[in-house]
Formats: sequence, C-alpha cells, structure tokens
Amino acid sequence: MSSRRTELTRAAARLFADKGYHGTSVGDLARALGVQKGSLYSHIDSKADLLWEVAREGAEAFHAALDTVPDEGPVVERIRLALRAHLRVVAEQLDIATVFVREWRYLEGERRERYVAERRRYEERFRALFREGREHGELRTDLDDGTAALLALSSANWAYTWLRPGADTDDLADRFTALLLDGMRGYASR
Amino acid sequence: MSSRRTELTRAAARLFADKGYHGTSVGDLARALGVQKGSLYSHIDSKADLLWEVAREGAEAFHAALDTVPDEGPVVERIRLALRAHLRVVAEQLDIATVFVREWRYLEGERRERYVAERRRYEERFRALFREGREHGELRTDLDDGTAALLALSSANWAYTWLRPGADTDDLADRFTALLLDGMRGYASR
DNA sequence: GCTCCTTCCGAACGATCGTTAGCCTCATTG
DNA sequence: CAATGAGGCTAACGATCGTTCGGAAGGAGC
Repeated sequence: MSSRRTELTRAAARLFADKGYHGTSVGDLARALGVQKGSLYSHIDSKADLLWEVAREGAEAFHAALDTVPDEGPVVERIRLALRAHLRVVAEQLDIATVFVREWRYLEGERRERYVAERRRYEERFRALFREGREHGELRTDLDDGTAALLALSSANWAYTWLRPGADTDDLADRFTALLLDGMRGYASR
Repeated sequence: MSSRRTELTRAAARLFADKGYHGTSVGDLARALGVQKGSLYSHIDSKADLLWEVAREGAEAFHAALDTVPDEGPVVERIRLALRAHLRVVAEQLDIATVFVREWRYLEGERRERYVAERRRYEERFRALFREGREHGELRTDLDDGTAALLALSSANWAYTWLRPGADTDDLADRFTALLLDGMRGYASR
C-alpha cells in the first residue's frame, strides 16, 4: 500500500475518532492531507472503504495483542496479560481503537456482518479465559463466568474514553486485575 | 410541553441512539412523526435543540436515580443500590441512556460545557462512595479508590451496549457488586 | 361569529454532501 | 527519449442537508 494511502487511513482514523464517521466529510479528510477532495478518489472508491479499513486494522491489532497471551499457565496470570494487551492497544492506537469500539456500527451490508463476527470472536476469546478459570478451580467454582467476563470486558471496552496515550497501561491493567480477582472489600470475605 | 413536542423528543432519542446524531436527518425525524420536515420547526428552533434536550433528560434521569440512594448506612450497600439505580435507568430508558453516554459529544458551545460539568458531577458522586468506603474501612484501606470507581463506572457506562429492556437489572447489579466486592479468585486471597 | 394559537403543508432556500470526469504534472521505467 | 502510471487539479454532478416562509386547517376561548 502506498505511503499516501497509509496517511489517508491514519487521517481517517483520527477524524472518525474525533468527529465521528458521519461527522467527518470527505472534504475534512482531504484537508487533513492538504489536497482537494476529488483527489482522494485516486486512493479509495468510497468513504465507506476507509471506515472498513480502520475497523479491520482495529480487529487485527486486538487479536494480535491477544495472540501474545500464552495458551498455558495459570489462568489468573493470563487474564492479567490479556488485560495488559488490550489496554496497550488502546493507548498506543487510540484512534483505531475508538473506531473499533464506537464507530464500527456505521459499517453497512456484508462488511458489518463480518465485523460483528470478528468482534464476537474477540470477546469470546476473552470469555473463554474466565470459563477455563472457573472449570480449573483457579476462580471460584460458583463463579458466574459470563458476568465476570462482562465486567472485565466493560473495563476494556470503556477504556478508549479515558485512557490517554503514554499512560502506564501495564500498571493500570494489573490494578484492574487485582481488583477483579480479590475484590475491594475490607473484611474477610462475603 | 405539548404532547406533540414530547413525541418528537422521544423519536429523537430513539433515532439518535439507533443511527447516531449525524446519521439522523431532520427528514428521518419528520417521517417518524408522519409529518413534513418543515413542520418540525413549529416545535423546535434547530436539530441541535433535540440533542440537548435528550442529553439533559438523561442527566436528570441518572441523577434522580442516584438520589434514591441514602446518604447513610453501609457503603457497600449503597454501592449496590447505586449500581442498581444506574442499570435500571439504562434498561428502562435505553435510548436516552445511549444518547447520554455516546451521542452527547456532538453538543456544541456552552451546552457541551454544561453537559460535561453535569456528567463529571455524576461520576464524582459515584467516586465519592468508594472514597468513603475506603476511609471508613468498609473497603480495604489500601484500596486505590480511583481505579475501583473507574472499574464500577466502566461496567455502568458500557451497559447501554448490551443491556436489553426488560432485563432483571437488580439481579445484574447485585452480581456486579458481589464480584467487585469479593473478587473472583478461588483461593484464599492474593 | 370572530379571533387566536397550534400544527402542518408545500415549496423553496443556499450550503454541503459523496462522487465522477477530464486534464495536467512529474517521477519512474523500459 | 518515449511510455506509463500515480497523484494531483478544477469543475461539476445530482442528492440531500438543515432551515425558512407564507398560507391554510381546525379547535379553543372570548
């Protein structure tokens, strides 16, 4: 892919994250590249292509991050690493993550379906960790693992709204993990 | 406020939540009321008025819900009630909650600032519970209450994406609370 | 019966939307 | 040096955007 095309995708990610997909005009994108809007169509067929591309990049980044988490070892540790991986992507590619989490819904037709399937697959990988943890007894055996995964995923998916680039995401993820595992209650338990 | 005007606000909440503020045209709103688009301007001065109104209704609903939580009593219990209150609003007024959480950022000028201040105030009320809990020793004294509140607020703010009207939000809130307080770990602790 | 007020219509406004077209420039490549 | 192709330009397309306007229908209140 040509470097100009890459610049365009980057600008799209930034503007879609900032002003929303429908709030960003082709003219806005062109201005970001210092070019007339008609010129963009040397690189793309339509504005929708850019949304698709950014959403796809997001899916790739999050899946790739999750791929670095080992298949074996203590589940508790792997949950910590998964959360680290996720938050790192959010902080390092905030624009793309924002489109991945918030703007994807303006995808249309088959692309939307493919996105949804990919997104579901990502969350399912997350969910599997909690299920495995419960089955292996590392997490409480009476755990509602669906709710547990939902709580963890909520913190991950909401992060794009408050995480600033440059934050120590490993530390943040560890704090979240510690809270999720041991709770915040001061007394013994229950 | 006339009943027709109320219908319009309801339609705006539904469409803004469904298609986004910029993805919803005045023509869409008019069609929802079975009326020509020009006719809407008997009720409003601009499309932006509707966004402002829905966002304001959301702020009111969430604050009112939080008002039902007592000022005294065990903090742990009040956290549970606050989460219940929040999730109930999301489920019962999903469109308004969606605009409150996601579409508010298309507010402009002074309205945007007022919204942000109100939103901050809401989250601050939430945060105060965790701070108080730590100070009174109900929550662990070494608790990072900022992170704890962030985790709880993440689950609350993300709920609009998955909560369906009619869900048993009290039960859901209690499950979240139990997880937050006692954690999910199977072993003793740490 | 008359006036007022609310609500809507139909038509139009200028602006902006995403996209297309034809043409030009220039660096690369054979 | 000729040919090619990428990337840019200007101009324009039809569609749709949010908004305005004058007028009409119809019920409420005097």
